[in-house]
Amino acid sequence: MAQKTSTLQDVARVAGVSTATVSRTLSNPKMVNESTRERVAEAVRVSGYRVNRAARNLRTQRAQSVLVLLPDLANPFFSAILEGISLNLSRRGYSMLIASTKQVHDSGDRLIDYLDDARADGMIILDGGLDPAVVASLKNAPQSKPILFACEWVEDGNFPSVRSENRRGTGTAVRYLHSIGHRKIAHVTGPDGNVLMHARKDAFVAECEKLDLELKPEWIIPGDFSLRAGCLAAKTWIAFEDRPTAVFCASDLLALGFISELSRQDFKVPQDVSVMGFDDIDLAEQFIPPLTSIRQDRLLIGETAASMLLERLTTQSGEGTEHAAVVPVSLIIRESTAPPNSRP
Amino acid sequence: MAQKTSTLQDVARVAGVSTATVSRTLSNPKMVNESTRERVAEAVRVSGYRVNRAARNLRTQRAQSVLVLLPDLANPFFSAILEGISLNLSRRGYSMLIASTKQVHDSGDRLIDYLDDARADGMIILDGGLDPAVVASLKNAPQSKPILFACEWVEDGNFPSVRSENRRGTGTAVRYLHSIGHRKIAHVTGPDGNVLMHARKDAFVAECEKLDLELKPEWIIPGDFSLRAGCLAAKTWIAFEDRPTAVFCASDLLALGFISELSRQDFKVPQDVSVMGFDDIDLAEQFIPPLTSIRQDRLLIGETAASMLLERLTTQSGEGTEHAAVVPVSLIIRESTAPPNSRP
DNA sequence: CTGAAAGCGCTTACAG
DNA sequence: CTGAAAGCGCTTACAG
Repeated sequence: MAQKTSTLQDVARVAGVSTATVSRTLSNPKMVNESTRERVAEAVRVSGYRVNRAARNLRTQRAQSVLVLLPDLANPFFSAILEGISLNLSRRGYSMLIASTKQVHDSGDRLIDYLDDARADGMIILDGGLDPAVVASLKNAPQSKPILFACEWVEDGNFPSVRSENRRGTGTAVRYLHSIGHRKIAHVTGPDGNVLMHARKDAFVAECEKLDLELKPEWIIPGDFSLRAGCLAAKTWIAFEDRPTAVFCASDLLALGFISELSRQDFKVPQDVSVMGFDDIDLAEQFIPPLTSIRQDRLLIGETAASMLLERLTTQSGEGTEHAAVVPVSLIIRESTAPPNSRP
Repeated sequence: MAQKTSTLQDVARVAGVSTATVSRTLSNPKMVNESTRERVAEAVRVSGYRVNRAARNLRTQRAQSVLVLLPDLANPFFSAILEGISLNLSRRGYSMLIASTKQVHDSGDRLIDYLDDARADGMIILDGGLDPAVVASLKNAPQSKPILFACEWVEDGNFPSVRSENRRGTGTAVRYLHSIGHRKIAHVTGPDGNVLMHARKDAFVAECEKLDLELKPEWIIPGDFSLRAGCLAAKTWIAFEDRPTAVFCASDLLALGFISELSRQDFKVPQDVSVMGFDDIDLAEQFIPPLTSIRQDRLLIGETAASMLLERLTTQSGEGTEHAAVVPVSLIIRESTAPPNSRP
C-alpha cells in the first residue's frame, strides 16, 4: 500500500511543464493556458498528488490553522461552539487546533508560542480567566496573528470579541419572573472573578432595582456554573427564613443541580419555587421539569468567532473589521417557572 | 510590539557559532560542548528564539500533530475523551487537530488527505460508522502514519483500537438487575448499525439466555443513544401489556430521556420500573433519581488511545505494540434501580 | 565537538 | 502564458 506521495516535481515531469506552472494551476488556475491547465490537472489526477502543507506553510509563512483555547476540555458547554468554529474554519481550508488553558499552563508552555513557532495563524480563546501575565504576553503577538475572545473576554488588552447579550438576557429573565408575579428573587452566581458572573450579577442587581424589588444581600448566592454548586445553593435556599419565590441561576447546570437537590428534599419546582437558568443546554428541555432558560446560540457564537478571525487574517491590518460582536439571546419559557404560590 | 521572530541564523550570529550547532544545542544538547551550549542558550534567551515548526516539519517530514475525528463535535460524550487524548499528546509535544467526520464528508474532503498532505502524523477516530469507501481509502495510509479507533471501531481493516468492556459491562448490568429480583428486563438499543449497539445488544441477549430469563422480541426497543430516543422508548414501554420490571438502556442519555418521559406520565422510577444506563456521564449522578449505570472511564480511554498512537509513531514498523486495548468498566449503583414491586 | 552545505517541497518575483 | 531560480527556516549526513 504505502505508496510514496508524489511531489510537485513529479507532477511537473508527468505533465511536461515546470513546477511553477503546476503550482499556478493549483492555486491560481486563470493564470495558465487552458490546454496546459488540463494537462496538469490530468497529471495531478494520475499521480494522486497532494500538496505538502509543511512546505507550503514554510514558503507562505502561514500555518493555515487556528488554535482554539478552552478552559477545560471536559466541559460539554463548549462542544456546540467548537462545532460552529470548525464549520467556518474548514470551509476556508483552515484546520482547528485545540488546547486547554489549564494543560498549556501545567506543561509550562506559553500560549503565544503557538503563534511564535508558526503552528497557528491566530487564536480563539474561550477563557476569560487567563492569568494576567499570560494576557500581557498575548499583547505582544504580531498584528498579523489575531487573537479573539469568544463567550468570555478579558478587560485588559482591547482584544476583539464575540459574546452573548449577557445583560439583556439577565434583564429579560428578571422581568419575566416579575411579570408572572414574583417579588422576591434570588440569584445563584457563576464563579468568583469570572466576567460572565459579574455581567450577569450586575445586570441582575440593576434590574431588581429598576423594578423596585426587595433584594436581601444573602439572596445573591455564590456558585460556579456547576451542578454541584447548584446543589449547595439549594441547601442555602432551604435554610432561608424568608425564602425567595424564584431563583435565577447564572447557568443551566446550576439550575439543574438546584432542582435536583430540592427534589431530594421533597420540595417541588415550580410549586415551591420557580427556577430558571442561563444557556439552554440540550438537557434543559428534557429535564424534569423542563427548564426555563435564556438561550445562547452557541453554534452562532462559534461561527461568528471563526469568521471574524478569518476576516482579520485575510485583511491587511485588520482595519474595517468588526471589533465586538454580540449574539442575541432569547427567553425560553418551560415548566420550571410559574406564578408564586401556585400550589393547588 | 510585533517584533519579528528571530531565526536559527540570528541565534547563530549572536552566539558566534553555526546554525548546525544551535540546532544541535536545542535538539541534542549532549552533542555539544558545555561552554558552547551555554553561549547558545544565552543567545536563544536574549533573542526570544522559537523554532519555526513549519520549517522543522518540512525538514523532518513530521507534522508533530495528530488528528482526532469525532462523529459530531456537538456531542458532549466525547469531551472527556478529548481531554485524555490532549493530555498525553501535549506531554510529548504534539498538537491536537480536531475535525468531525460529518463536516469532512460534507465539504468533500477526504480523511486521508490529512495524512497525505502532511498535516498530521496519525489519527484517532471516534466514529465506527464511517462510510466503507472511506475506510477502504484509510487502508492505503502509509504504515508510518498510524490510524487508531477509540470507543467505536470498524470490523474491516484490522486497525488498532481501544474500547471499553462493552460485553462484560452489559453482562454485569443484567446480572445485577437479576440479582435484585428482576425477571423481565427490556433493553433500549443504540442506533441501528452502530458497533456498540450490536456489542451491547448481543451481550444483553446472551446474558438473558444464560440466566434463563424470558425475553420477548418487543422488549428489545430500538433507540439511538439520544435523550429523545429514550423518551420514545418510554412510550413504547408504557404501551406494553406485559411490562418488564427493569430496563437496561445502551446509554445514559437514553436512560435519562426514558425516565423524563415516565415522570411526565406519572410513573415512578424505580418504584414502577428500574432503569439503568451505560456510560456514567457527569449528569447521571445528579439526576433525579440518580442513575444506576455502567461507568466508562473516558479520560483513560483518551489517554490510552493517545499513548498507543504515539508508541506506533515512534516505533519503527509498529512491531511489539499493543493492538487492542480494553478499558475496564464498573457498575455504579444509584437510586434508579430497586427490587421489583418495591412500591410501599 | 563543530561547520559548510545540501535539501525537505513548495511559491513567487523576475525575465522572457 | 511559462520557466529558471531563489529562498522560506530548519536538520543532518559528511568531513574535519
